[in-house]
Amino acid sequence: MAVTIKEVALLAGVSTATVSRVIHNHDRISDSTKQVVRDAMSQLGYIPNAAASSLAGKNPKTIGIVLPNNPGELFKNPFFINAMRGISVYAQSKGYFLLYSFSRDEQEEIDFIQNYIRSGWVSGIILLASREHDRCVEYLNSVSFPFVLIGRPEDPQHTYWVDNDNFQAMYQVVNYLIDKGYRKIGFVGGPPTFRVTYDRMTGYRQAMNNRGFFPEDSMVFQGDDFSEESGYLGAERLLTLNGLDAIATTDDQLAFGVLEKLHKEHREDIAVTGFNNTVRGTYQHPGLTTVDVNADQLGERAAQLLINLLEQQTSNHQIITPNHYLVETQLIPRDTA
Amino acid sequence: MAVTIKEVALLAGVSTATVSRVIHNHDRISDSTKQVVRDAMSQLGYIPNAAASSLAGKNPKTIGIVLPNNPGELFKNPFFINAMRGISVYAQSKGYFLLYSFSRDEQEEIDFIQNYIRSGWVSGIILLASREHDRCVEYLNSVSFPFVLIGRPEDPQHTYWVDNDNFQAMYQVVNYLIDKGYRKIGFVGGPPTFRVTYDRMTGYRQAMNNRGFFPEDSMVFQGDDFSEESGYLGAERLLTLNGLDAIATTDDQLAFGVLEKLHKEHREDIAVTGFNNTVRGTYQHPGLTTVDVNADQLGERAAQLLINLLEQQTSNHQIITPNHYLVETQLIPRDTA
DNA sequence: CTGTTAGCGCTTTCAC
DNA sequence: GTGAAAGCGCTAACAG
Repeated sequence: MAVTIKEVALLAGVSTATVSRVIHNHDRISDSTKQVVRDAMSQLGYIPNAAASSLAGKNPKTIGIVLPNNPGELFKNPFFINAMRGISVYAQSKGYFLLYSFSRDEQEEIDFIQNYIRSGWVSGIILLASREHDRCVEYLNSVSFPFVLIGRPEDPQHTYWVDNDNFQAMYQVVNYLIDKGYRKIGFVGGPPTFRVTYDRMTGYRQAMNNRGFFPEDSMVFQGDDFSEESGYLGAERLLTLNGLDAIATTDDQLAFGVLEKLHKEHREDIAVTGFNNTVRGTYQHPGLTTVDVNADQLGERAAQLLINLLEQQTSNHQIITPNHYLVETQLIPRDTA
Repeated sequence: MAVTIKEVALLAGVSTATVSRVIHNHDRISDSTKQVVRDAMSQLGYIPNAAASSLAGKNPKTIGIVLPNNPGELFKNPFFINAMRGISVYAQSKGYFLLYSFSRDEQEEIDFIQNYIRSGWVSGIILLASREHDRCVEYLNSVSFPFVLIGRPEDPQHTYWVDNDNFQAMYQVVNYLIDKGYRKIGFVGGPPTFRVTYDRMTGYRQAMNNRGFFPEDSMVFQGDDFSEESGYLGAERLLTLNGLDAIATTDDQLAFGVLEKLHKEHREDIAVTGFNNTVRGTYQHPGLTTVDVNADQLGERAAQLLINLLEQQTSNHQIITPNHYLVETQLIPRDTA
């Protein structure tokens, strides 16, 4: 079958232990044997058996990725595939394998995580999408297994995570709207249990305040989910207000719902902004002004953070890595604002 | 750490060998011990260590997925994420793990496949996207490693594969157009090196012939790729023909290119159809008449085929499984036809 | 700096 | 039907 460490050792005229040491760049190895072993490895096309090295207590060099399974969302929002691609870019460059699974609900997410860990297959985990009181985070912490969250955690000090600067992103959107001459800007967000909703709402409020506007609570709507229906409801609510001239939403789907209601009421004069730069927003008319969250950057950074963390554990060089990255967003101006 | 087979054996009062036999439904095990062992397993929440079982020569219960990395395509076409989801649905239900990687080109695809196999990580491989003379297929055959192709192979007899019935799908499209009263229907396809192009073209020709139309070669255009640019070029070419009233394409991207050219020439009267039911086609105006290829069904079937194959290898029951599945497509009528 | 050896958790002959 | 024991390929003390 496949070529083993033994054959490499034989060809190089050393012991298997030495070969293993060369593979892992052990300190005390003479340059000459290093060279001999490397030659032997490439000559035989040796690839270490992941199962064996994992069994023997090594980093299996595999990352588990847990995805939510909202079929509609998955289909409409390129976020997930882009994040996965981003993860793969970094992980592959470091020789890591990637495991994924779609889960239907939180319980299944936890089941998968348990399987990942107990099976001994993965060295670390990347979680996509975070809610408050995330039981996955809780579980991973309780077994102190290395993981990185894409999204902002409850406890940002003691968790590894990457996210957009959602406060800043929405802050920019609102300033953009104000610069364009809009004044009475409403807010339509997703469920308040999501951290991202909170951050973007805070960005909204701060930006408004800084420019001298002080929106009452009636100008802020938070839906039960991120759906078009919620957006529609939000617009319905906000339209009861006088003089409204713009609506900033936290998600393209919400924005589409808002636009639908505005269309129905012939209030296309009201500006609308979304978030996530979904495909529909690109191609519908009018094009939706939105924010690109740079999903592949998020993925790449998440992988980087996790792999740094893992390699740090094994090596003794205590390089202090940051525990999070904030990824830039990009405002995409189109027709709706 | 995690609970091992030893602890289960201890609790059940049997040897580890017996536990192993129970796990794998070995024949000669008394029902009573089977029960005792099962109880012990669930009581301890035992999950077998995949690395160890794989090392000891068992099916690692892991499937490797090789994806092409055409960022634009990935972003615009929900095919890949849906196929991945489909694969996950079946694989997860059978307790299989899923490994994925994005590759930049054919060489990298082969590298990943080699890594997958040599590392001992995967029991089988699913390949997305197939071209003629696919070196991956060639390689996998040469080492006789189990794999399933999503797409039609060169040698359909001796390969495991799933695909749409592309002949039938395009046959339907053309009949639909003819039923709608269109007569002079042109064809714009992708590169002839792709099997899918060939099948759809054949479906087109057959349908035309059966209804008494015999398109000359000038009515058939095959681009260098599946891009909008190629579609644009194709339309340019076909528009030189007299009396053209419809263009059937093999891909939504091509169709968008065609539409662009038609728009420019004010020939919106010409009907256009696409393939793949991309998001843009849904939301643009006019909505694109297209064909949904049921990507998640394709993924699910591919996983089913591969897992059947793998389990068959280990068990002695020679269940004869089919070597391919044909997945239904669905015509989605919209404004452009 | 390098070799020897034990053992990771599981499967699998080979006995009984 | 079930247990004992060897070994999958690799790593990590422990020697030297």
